[in-house]
Amino acid sequence: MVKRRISLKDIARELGVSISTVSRGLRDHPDISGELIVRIKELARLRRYTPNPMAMGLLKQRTRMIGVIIPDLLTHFFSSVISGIEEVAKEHGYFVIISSSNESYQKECENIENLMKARVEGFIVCVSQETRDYSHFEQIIDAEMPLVFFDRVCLKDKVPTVTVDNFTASRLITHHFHENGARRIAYISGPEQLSISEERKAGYLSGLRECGLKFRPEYFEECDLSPSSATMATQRLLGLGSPPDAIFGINDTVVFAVMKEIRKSGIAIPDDILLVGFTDEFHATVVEPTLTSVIHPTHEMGQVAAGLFFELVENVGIRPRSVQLETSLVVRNSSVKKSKT
Amino acid sequence: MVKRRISLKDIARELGVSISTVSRGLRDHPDISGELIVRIKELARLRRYTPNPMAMGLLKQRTRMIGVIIPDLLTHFFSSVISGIEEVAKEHGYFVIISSSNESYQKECENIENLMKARVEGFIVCVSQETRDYSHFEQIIDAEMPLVFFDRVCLKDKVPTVTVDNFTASRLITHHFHENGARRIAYISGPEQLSISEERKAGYLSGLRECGLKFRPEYFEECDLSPSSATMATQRLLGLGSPPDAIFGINDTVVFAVMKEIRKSGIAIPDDILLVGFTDEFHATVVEPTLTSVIHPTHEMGQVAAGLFFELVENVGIRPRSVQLETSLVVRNSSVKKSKT
DNA sequence: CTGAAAGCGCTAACAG
DNA sequence: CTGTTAGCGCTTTCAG
Repeated sequence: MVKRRISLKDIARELGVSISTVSRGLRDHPDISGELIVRIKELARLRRYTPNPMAMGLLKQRTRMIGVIIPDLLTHFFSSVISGIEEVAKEHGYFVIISSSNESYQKECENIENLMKARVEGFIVCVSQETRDYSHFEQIIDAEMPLVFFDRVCLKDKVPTVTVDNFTASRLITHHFHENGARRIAYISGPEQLSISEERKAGYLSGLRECGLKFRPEYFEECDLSPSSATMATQRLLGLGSPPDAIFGINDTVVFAVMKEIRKSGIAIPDDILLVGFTDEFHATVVEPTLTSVIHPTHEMGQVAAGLFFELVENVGIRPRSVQLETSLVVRNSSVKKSKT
Repeated sequence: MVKRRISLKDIARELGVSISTVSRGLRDHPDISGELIVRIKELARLRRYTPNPMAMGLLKQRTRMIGVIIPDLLTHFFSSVISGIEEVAKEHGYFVIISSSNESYQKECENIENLMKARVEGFIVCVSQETRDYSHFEQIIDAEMPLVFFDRVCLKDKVPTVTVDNFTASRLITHHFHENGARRIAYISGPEQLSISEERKAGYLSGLRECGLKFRPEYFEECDLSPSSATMATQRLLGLGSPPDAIFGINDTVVFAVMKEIRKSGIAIPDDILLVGFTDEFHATVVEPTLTSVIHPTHEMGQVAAGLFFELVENVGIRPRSVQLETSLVVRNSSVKKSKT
């Protein structure tokens, strides 16, 4: 089907020299005469010679491929992280193979297996929300392949990670709510096994304490990050005898569902209830009212993740280094009462 | 860095047989005794042997990699198409390498070059909006590599394509507007060189004619698919002496910007102006009012694209086959006056 | 029934 | 300065 591409042999034959001469010539080996080098390079360019990565891979046992596993492809957050990863990968001459776990533990395992079969050199992963067992990741470590986690992490003592300061971010949200008059602040979290769930909850608790509010368990909800479960969580909150006057959710997708449900109940945002999201999806500025949200440095997160990956590739046995990035709260209309502005 | 993985040689040595025996045993070659086959397979499983794709690639000149080039990673539309491609690719044991052109002609060329160097077997592409010259695609064809276009296409006589029926879709939108009382129907298109721009414009014109409306050039705008240029187009439309009472845009991203701009002008959707999008991004249901839009069978589009790709892989010299999929208009609140409902 | 050898494209050590 | 050879992992003749 595919035309055989030009190889060293072809060039060597045409020039009447040996394959190794061509190989050396192309890489400016000092043993080759300047004049010959020029002739070799000229013909190589003319024939559009490019080295066969399969052959190189076999020889050097390097594929220059990174396996990236993310929970979904549809979220702006992940796409943006990927663009950061790809940028750095390309600088190093690496390719990125993206697989989505669809938030499924089983698919995550399958993806790892498949990518290992394809001989990726290592992995950059954001853990699926279902994942509670980490043996598939330990397998990667046992095979001495580079592994980096971003955003949602685990096995922190063995694996380099890039995260954001979730604790501070949700502390600040709580304060922001309090400053804007809210006293019954609710948080809709994700599955408890996710690192981001836990960290954001801790920040929420700390924020409440600092504001002199006490934690009320009925204002703490968990969902599985799907719009439908976020909707149900919202219904429970709105159905309380004393419903919350402020809600923030673990991400914008969740909060969009919350918003829809609130609107359905005829409650006004921000007048009756304040709303804040997380990760600042593109459409945060399109909805009405525009959504206050925590901006993640997503592109940078990808760059840093890839950076850590290459530290691992280059330095065998480096000890895991973790990077924490800062977020910032963009205040829009959903969290500030119009009367106040 | 990476542990060398188990090879046929390792198994052969351990079993005290030759490499070729193991190779054959693993593939149930009739020449190998049943008993030996069992022993070989058992050890292979035990040692977690998987064939080295580099070696296979070298030998068979097949990499089982497909290069996919899309205009951006951030749009739900493309992510969803990719999921369809990946599904079919996986069934065939292929991997997908995704590259984004960022709507740039130059990046599109670079991506093709890079992926060719990486020896992908072929390409599935959605053309960037900037692309007017097609020689980089012809290069793929000249190399006898499989190439399939989806959504935005070109070189239709040489390359299999998957598209939607853009003509009918925008005809129906025009009719829908007309039925809902609009008489001054505007269309914000994309760059003229894009196949989808042209087809949707043709449907718009045909729809107008069928509704007994005449085409007014001032109601036809072009933008470069960015929110900012969509905003400018909207400003021009709203600034007309007799502004349109209905607008549809080439995609939802454009229409979100239109919506924002209309809202800023204090004009009411749908009461003063009707609005319809294209491609039904996830957030169409989140905005207020919810956006009427044309649903694309995105996942299916990916599956079909990959299907065509494998037809090309399997049948040398097959003549290009094109598939056109149907869309459907989901009517939501942005295009039906409340008084009417 | 099984093994040896060649070759896919390339580099590197070893000879000239 | 240049060529020969071996080997990365695998399949496939060709010999036994």
